[in-house]
Amino acid sequence: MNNKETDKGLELSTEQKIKAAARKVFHKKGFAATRTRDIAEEAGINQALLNYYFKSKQKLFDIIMMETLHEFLFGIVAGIVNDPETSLEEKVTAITSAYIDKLTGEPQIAPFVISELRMNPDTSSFTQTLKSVLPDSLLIKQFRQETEAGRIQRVDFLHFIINVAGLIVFPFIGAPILKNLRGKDGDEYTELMLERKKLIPLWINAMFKA
Amino acid sequence: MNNKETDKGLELSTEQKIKAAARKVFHKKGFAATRTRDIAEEAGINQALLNYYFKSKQKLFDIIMMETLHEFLFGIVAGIVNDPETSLEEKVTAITSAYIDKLTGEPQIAPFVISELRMNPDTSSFTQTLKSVLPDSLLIKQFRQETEAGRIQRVDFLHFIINVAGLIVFPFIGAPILKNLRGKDGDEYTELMLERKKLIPLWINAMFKA
DNA sequence: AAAAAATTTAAACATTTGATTAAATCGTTC
DNA sequence: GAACGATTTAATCAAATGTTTAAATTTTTT
Repeated sequence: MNNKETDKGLELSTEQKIKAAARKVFHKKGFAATRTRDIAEEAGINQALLNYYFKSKQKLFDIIMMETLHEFLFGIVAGIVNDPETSLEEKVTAITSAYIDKLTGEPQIAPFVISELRMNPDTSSFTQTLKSVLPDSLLIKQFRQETEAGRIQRVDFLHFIINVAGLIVFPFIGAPILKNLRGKDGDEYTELMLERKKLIPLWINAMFKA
Repeated sequence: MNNKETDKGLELSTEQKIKAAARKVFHKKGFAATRTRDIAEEAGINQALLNYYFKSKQKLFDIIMMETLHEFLFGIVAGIVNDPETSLEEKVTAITSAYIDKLTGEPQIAPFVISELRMNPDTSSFTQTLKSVLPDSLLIKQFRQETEAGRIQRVDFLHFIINVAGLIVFPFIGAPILKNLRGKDGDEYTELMLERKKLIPLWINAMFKA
């Protein structure tokens, strides 16, 4: 029987175990530094099963990459940027909160995406899709409205995106360096990240206020 | 004769050619994805010469990594953060300008540092040294003064560092994604980066103003 | 110019690593 | 419960890759 995700038990299917292990190892070490044996060991399965279920390391990676990009780039923003109930400011708050929670829970995800997208800067259908989502979003319409109304500075929208994303994501990307400037235990750093959920929207507000 | 860098001619020594090639390839692809053959080809030399001059791929990488970190983390900030002639605001302007010029000229350097430091988050003597430089700097003293004087917000200094660094570095790290949101040619993006040399100090000012 | 040292080259080596194969085991169906 | 298909395993393969070796070449020294 091919149970896949239909199994009601606690046990994951072999395919799921491999994907979970692959995700973990790929996220931690990236494609090039990951050995299929690492994944097999992490999943507690025979090496050959990786190829049996996913054909090749590359194909498995492509799946993990696709899913990761999807949840990272769309899973969060999609539900927020077109919400007709919220203001621009509230959207920033929502995005900030959602991303910081996500990145606090999975700190490797941002460095992973950055590192691997750098190796493959091809228009990987995703950044393409992103291009088709953001420019037509309610978020940018509201940004333009606020600009026209003279309530925020007249700057390129891309600066706005870069600054919001940068303030949210950068501390997780630069953590190996930044953490050392403080007490080495991660708890205090995490505390700082949570504090940023409140601060970033205020900062963005102050930055772009006309 | 061992001419090394003493040679007056235009020709680089074999050792220099290898280091230059290694820097280029390592910066572009990272340690794991780089093959010693790539470096040899880039340098136009026999593969064996790499081991002849540098013993191993790892040793060569360590040298490149050390030099890169040094010029990236210290080469720029060291001369600025303790300048008694400049105000806090002027220091931010100087750091912003210097880093954006640096990263515009060598866009791979930030992703490289991020990616490789993530693989080796060990306290690599450098982040340690950074820890001994920043906390005692004039920059932080001035930050505290401004805080005491009530001219800037009372927030953790690490937020200040993260925000300045993030606004400067993030657009280069996220370029593969962010570039696609705009006309795909790099010129327009570079233009935006140069524009940030003026904007970031203003933004930082607005963010932390009490 | 001969000898010695340093450099460079082509070839090969040893290991790692992604992938395959053929047999064994397990589960399902008739 | 026999037959069949799906899954798993151990062993192996072939290619890639970091490194070494020994000879050839060039440069320096005497």
